[in-house]
This record gives sequence, structure tokens and C-alpha cells, in this order.
Amino acid sequence: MTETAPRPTLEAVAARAGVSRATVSRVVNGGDGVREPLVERVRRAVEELGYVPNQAARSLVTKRHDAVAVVIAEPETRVFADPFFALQLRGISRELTAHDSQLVLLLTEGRADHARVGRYLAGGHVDGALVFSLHLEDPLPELVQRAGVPTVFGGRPGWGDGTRSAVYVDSDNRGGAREAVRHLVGLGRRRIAHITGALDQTSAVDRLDGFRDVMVDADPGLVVAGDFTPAGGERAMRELLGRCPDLDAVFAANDLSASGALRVLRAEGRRVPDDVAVVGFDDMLPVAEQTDPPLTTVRQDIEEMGRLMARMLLRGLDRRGGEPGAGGAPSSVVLPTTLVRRASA
Amino acid sequence: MTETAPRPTLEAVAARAGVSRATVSRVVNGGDGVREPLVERVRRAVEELGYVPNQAARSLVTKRHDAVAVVIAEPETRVFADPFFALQLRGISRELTAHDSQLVLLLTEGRADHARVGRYLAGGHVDGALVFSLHLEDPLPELVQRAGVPTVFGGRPGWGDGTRSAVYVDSDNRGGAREAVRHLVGLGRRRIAHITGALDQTSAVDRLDGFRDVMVDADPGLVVAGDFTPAGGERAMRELLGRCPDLDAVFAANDLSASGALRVLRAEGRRVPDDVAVVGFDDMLPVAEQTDPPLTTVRQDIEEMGRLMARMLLRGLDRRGGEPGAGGAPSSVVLPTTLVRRASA
DNA sequence: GTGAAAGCGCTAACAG
DNA sequence: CTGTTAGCGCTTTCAC
Repeated sequence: MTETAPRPTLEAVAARAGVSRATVSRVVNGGDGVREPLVERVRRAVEELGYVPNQAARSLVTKRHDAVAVVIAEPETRVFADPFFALQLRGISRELTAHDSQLVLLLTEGRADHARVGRYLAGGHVDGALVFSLHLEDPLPELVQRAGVPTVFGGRPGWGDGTRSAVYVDSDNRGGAREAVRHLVGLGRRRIAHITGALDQTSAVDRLDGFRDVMVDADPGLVVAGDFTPAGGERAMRELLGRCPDLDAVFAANDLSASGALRVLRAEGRRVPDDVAVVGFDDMLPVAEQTDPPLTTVRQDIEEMGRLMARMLLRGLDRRGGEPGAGGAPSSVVLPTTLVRRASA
Repeated sequence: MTETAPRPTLEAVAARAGVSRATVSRVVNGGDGVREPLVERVRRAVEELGYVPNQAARSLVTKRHDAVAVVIAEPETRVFADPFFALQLRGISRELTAHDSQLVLLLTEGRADHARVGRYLAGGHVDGALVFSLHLEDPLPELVQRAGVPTVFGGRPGWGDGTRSAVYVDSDNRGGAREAVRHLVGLGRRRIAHITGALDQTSAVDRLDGFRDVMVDADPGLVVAGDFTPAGGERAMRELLGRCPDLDAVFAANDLSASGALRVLRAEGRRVPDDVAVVGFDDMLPVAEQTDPPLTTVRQDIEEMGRLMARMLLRGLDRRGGEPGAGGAPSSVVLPTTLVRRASA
């Protein structure tokens, strides 16, 4: 289990190098304003003792932690099954690493976890938080608000209380959905169905709104609730087929549910895109390119969203240190989407 | 971006409740030894001020952090693409949550990250570490060793220096591989090939050894290196087919590579299992059950491995607090595997 | 039972 | 340039 050697302190290094604690501290933190020979002596002492600064002590006085929490309001099962999170995390991770900040991943599955996460955030472990995958009525926004931790949200938060002024990064879900459906219309399809995402998330609602923008008076039977998973897509597709056997196109709220829909269509002997055209959302390569046929979908740059969230947060944090009010608070960003045509529509 | 209200301190709560800091501290930490009326007064003050203890200050004196680092030596891309990690993390997360400990996920992609992770671990942010997916020559074991952080490894570490005494949880990779190959032999197969995992990981080496245990003098051409990914499985299968067109069975080092192999076999018109029998390793349900045909594979309980790792670590940590030497250091565990028969062999 | 006081290991003025 | 001196916010003896 590895030993726990008592770690040397600044004091010890100072003694060994024959200087004061202050000098050691200076050297450890960049070493400007210390003459070369001393720097060298201190460096050696640090090396010999294997000294590493105690972060708790450091944070206590600096109030900085060089760590950012990423809070995902989903069970691990989903977080790790859905490439969406992987991509977003990759973007975030890249940006944080470049800023020498540590990513701390917090998964919250239920009410009990919320308390723990709240304590963690309020406990001053991190400089800021990146929060995703919010569900309507989610206590998280209020919680980070109360914890007093600077936060950037991934996706527009639903309207809780602390949310009005929230900073977020989102895709143009509604616009992207419109484009997808218009494309289907342009293909001559008339009986266009929609498999929604989890409707307790704004992204799903926005995509549904986009669908309705174009299909103003669509048969209500053509809209079926999914949940962003392949299994949900299968279920929805089956229901759709039962209810409206004459449909000739499907717009699924994301690629994962589109893949499920595709499986059902094939099993039912409907040809794609000849009998039924299918469009997804996300352009998650490992999914969209592997389906049979490859999926026409609305592309959003997920990794870039992650990167942007991190960048906005870090910028905001740095600003606190600098002149107050310089540049003002960052404001939310909505990224554009583009339709990617493949074989399914 | 949310405001940063200055958080109230113990002092403030004490003042408000009209007691000393010591008393507030006692109440906050369980409240034994404080008379009821005072407890009540303090509780109310805490509530009203929204007080949350500052962890940095607390850790500084207690040397506890109620947090455990999970270090995965893989890029996010793989971590999130491979359900293996999801399952293991789920097990860990469950156990840590039950112990009210926070999971801190650290991904290390390259040398630069190692330094950062080393600093993080040595910096005293966590009480212990769970480290996985070690590669041969990986500096991580030595690093945690030097950081002086109690650690449990997932999978037997390769033999670095600090590794001899390392505590780990592993599956019986060699035994499982033997069982898989024997099964194939029992089916009457004679030209049995092996697609290895990433051979810089002990699990892959052990499975290869298991294969060789049974196929003592197999044609060396029947062993091709994979890397635990579906793409690697495809590549290996293609090479195998070119090199030994007469093979009649394949044992793949994990389900993911088996799925790749299956795809190639189908594309090449080989029937599974009639022409070529295939066995995988892991029994990762979302993979093994979805392949066509469903995969016969060696099951290991990955979630349980995670849970066990966490439990062993926590137990070790608790022990430090209690009587020293009680029960001695925990020792490594090797979990058994079982063959799961489906349609592919 | 409760409070006073002494640090945990570090940084940040402030002198010199 | 370097050292001395105060704390950061908390827990924990030790008296009362």
C-alpha cells in the first residue's frame, strides 16, 4: 500500500539551505528577486529533501487552488456510455492542462450526491466549476450559486432561480433542428417524425421547438419522446411505426437515438433513405460514421464547446486577480451548427 | 459567472452564537460533549450564515482530505470510449460515496501530465490513490511511491521499482485465457489464433501466456498484436487471415478487439462460428451481447474489481487512524474468471 | 462542558 | 535582495 513518509516542510528546506522560509518560498514560486547562488542552494535542498509544497497550507493563504470542478448531473453509466461527454471533457481537459489547472470530475446521481457536491464546492477545493447536463428543476445551479463558486454551464440551464444571470455555452439547437427538418422537407418528405431527447433538458426542448418551427401543424402523433439513448431511440421508433406506418422521415434528437431508430427500421424492413430518411444531431463520428447507412446529421463541435467553457471560466478567474471590472463579466455564447450530409437523408 | 460572496468563518459563527470557536468546531464535527441548548444555538447560527467549513484549513491540521484520486494512464479518448473504465469507475464511485469520500479523476496522457499528477498527489489533496491501466516502464508507480500516497493498483503493475510491494486487484487473466483456449480446443479447433492486447500491459501479457500454456507449440504466425481497441482487432484479423487463411478459431484479448475481428470475418465471408469460432475477454455486456453473433467470452467482474480496490484503500486508510498494525497491510487480490458461452464459439 | 491558546505549513507585507 | 512577522481558518490540547 506504499509508505507514508512524513513530508518535509518549507522550514526543513530553509534550514538545510541555510536561508529563511521566505526565501525558499520565493524560489519555489518562480524565484524572481533571489540571487542566483541562493536560488541554486535552495533548489538543491528542495531536490535532496524531495520537498513538495503543501497545497492546503498554500490555498489557505492564497485562496487559489489551481483546480476546477466539472460537475455532470448524470450517472456514470451514461457519462461513460455517451461519447458526448468524452468529447466535451477532452476539450475542457486540454484547456485546463494548458492553464496548469487540475480537472476534478464530480458525478452526481441523486439527491444525496447533491449535498456532497455542494459541500465540496463550498468547501473551497476549486477555483471554479463547469456544470453540464442540467435537468429541469435541477438544484445544481442554485447550489453552485450558494457555494459562491464561479461557474460556466454547458448548455443553457433551465430556468431555476440563480439561472437568469448564468453564463453558459450552448449550441444553436433550435436553429440546427430547423435546418435538419428543412433538409428533409427539401427532399420531398411530408410525413416527418421527431424522436425527442430527454425533455427535461433544454437542448431537447430547443430541438423540438426547431422541429415545430418548420412543421407548424404536424400531426402530434409524429412526435415521440426519446431520451438521447440508443434504446430510447429504438423504443420511440417502434412506437412511431405502429402509430404512423406511413411516415417517410425521422429527425432524431441526437445520433445515439438515431442509431437506435435505424436498427429498428432495418429490422422492420424499411429501407433508409429510400423509404424513410433519417437525420440525427451531434455528428458524433464514432456513431454517425459507423451506422448503416452513415448518418446525415447536424454537426456541433462538442470538443470546442468544452474548450470554450474552460476558457471562459479561466478568463473570468484571472480577471479577479487583475484590475477589477476590466472587460466586464463574460457573457454566454451560442455556437452555430452545420448540416452534414451522409447517406441516411 | 455567479458572485463570489466572502464565506463566513468559524469565528463569525462563534460570534453570532455567542460562544467560542472551539465550541462551534465541536458542534460542526458531530457535536458530542456540548450541551443541547448550545448545540441548538450554534446550529442556527451555522444555518443563518450558510457556513461551510474551509477544507484547506481543516486539512492543514487534520491531514485528512476525504478525497481519493483515481489515476488512469490513458488519454480521455480511450477512457471514455472503453466501457471497461466506466464499469470500474462505477464500482469505485459507489464505494467511495458510501464512505463519503470524493472521487477525483486524473487522466494522464503524456510525460507532461505525469509531473502535474505527481505534484497533485504529493501536494496532499487526497488521502489515497487508485491507479489503473499501467503500461510497462510507466513512471506512475514510482511517482505515487515518492508522493507517499497510499495506493491500490488496478491490474498487476509491470515491474518497475516501487512495484514489488504494491497492492493490487487483478483478474486471473492467465487462467481465464487458458479456459478460453481450452474451450476452443474442446470444440475441435486446431488452428487457433490469438489477437493480443496492448503488450505493454500485464493483462495482455498474461492472457498471451495463458494462450501459450495451452497451445504449447502453436505456429507463431497465429499470434498477432492488437491493442484492445476494435480498430486494432480489425487490423489484426485481416493480417491473420492473410497469413493463415486456414485458421478455424480466434481468441481475442478483449471483447472490443473481438468485435473488430468479427466485423472483418463477416466482411470476408467467414461464418462464425461455423468456419471460425471466436472467444473474447471481459464480458462487457454492451459489447458482447450486441455483436453478431453474440460473443462467447471470459467474464470478469469489472465493477466488483473497482469496488474492491476502493474498499481495500479505504480500509487501509482507516487503519492508520486506528491501532497501528491492527490486521497488517492489505495484500493483493486476484479475482477468478468464468467462461460465458454465447453463439460465437 | 466550555474557552483560551497554540499551532498546522505556507505566503505576503514590511523592514532592514 | 533577504529575513522577520503576521496571519489564512481550523482543530486540539489544556486549563478552568
